Amino acid sequence: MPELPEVETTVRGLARVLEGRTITRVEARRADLRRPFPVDLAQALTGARVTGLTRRAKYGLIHTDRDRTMVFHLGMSGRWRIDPGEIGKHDHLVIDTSDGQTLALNDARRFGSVDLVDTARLDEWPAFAALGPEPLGEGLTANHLADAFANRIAAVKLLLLDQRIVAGLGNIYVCEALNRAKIHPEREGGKVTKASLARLVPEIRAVLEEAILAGGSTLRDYVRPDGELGYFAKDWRVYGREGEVCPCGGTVLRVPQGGRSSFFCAKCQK
DNA sequence: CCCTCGCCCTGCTGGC
DNA sequence: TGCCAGCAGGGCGAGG
Repeated sequence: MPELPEVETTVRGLARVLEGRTITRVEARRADLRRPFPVDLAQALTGARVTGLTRRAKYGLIHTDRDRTMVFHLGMSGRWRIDPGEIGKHDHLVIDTSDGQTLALNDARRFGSVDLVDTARLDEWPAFAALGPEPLGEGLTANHLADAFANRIAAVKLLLLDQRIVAGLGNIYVCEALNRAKIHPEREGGKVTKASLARLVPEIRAVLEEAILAGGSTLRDYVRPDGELGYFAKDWRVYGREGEVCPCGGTVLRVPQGGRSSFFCAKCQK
């Protein structure tokens, strides 16, 4: 499913076909995804010129010369299809551009979202207001995590999924980063040593950067905007590998945490 | 504030 | 072959 590297890859792919172009047509083929589409979505975007694309946490931002920014979240199964040919039943939003291209936001499980946010107040948008630092930015440090984890009894795994602590980490890359840093996912946040946090921060960055370089991971339904599959999934060391061998020689285990699966190695993750 | 849990949604998988 | 329960899980709201 799309996590930060997949959103980053998507944003880069969309930038190639959207930047500098004018949106000539917007068709919402249903009224909502997880939330209603803005009622004036088509009106607000038709005729707008795309000035650039960026990413914040797991959100993609399409900036235009209008006063609102289109913000999308891919949820669990969202993907943009470029020049899809035939429009399918899960292509919920279709955009045509001035140079004759068509983009379709496809989202079978409809956990995604599309919003229009006042560009001058992007940071105040509710979904953005409380976000923690970007994991690939300067704000993520061992000190930041130590402060955020202090006196917390919740498992380190769950704290890393809290977007207010770090913005953009999801289940896959938290599992991978904890394995690389040799930290047990069930360890109490407040009891993770400073030395462990100092190992963790560069491993978070490394696994995300490697996944971006690989073009994004794939489970079964992630496709890059240009239709190519991401190739990082084969490089997962623990995620989805219950019963297989960890690089240290131990066995990968699966435990439920917060209603979802954590994968880890009890031999090297303490 | 902290923590847990359930809901949203559909497609795929495994068991019978 | 078909049916159905279980699973995938980010974000968000409710409740303890």
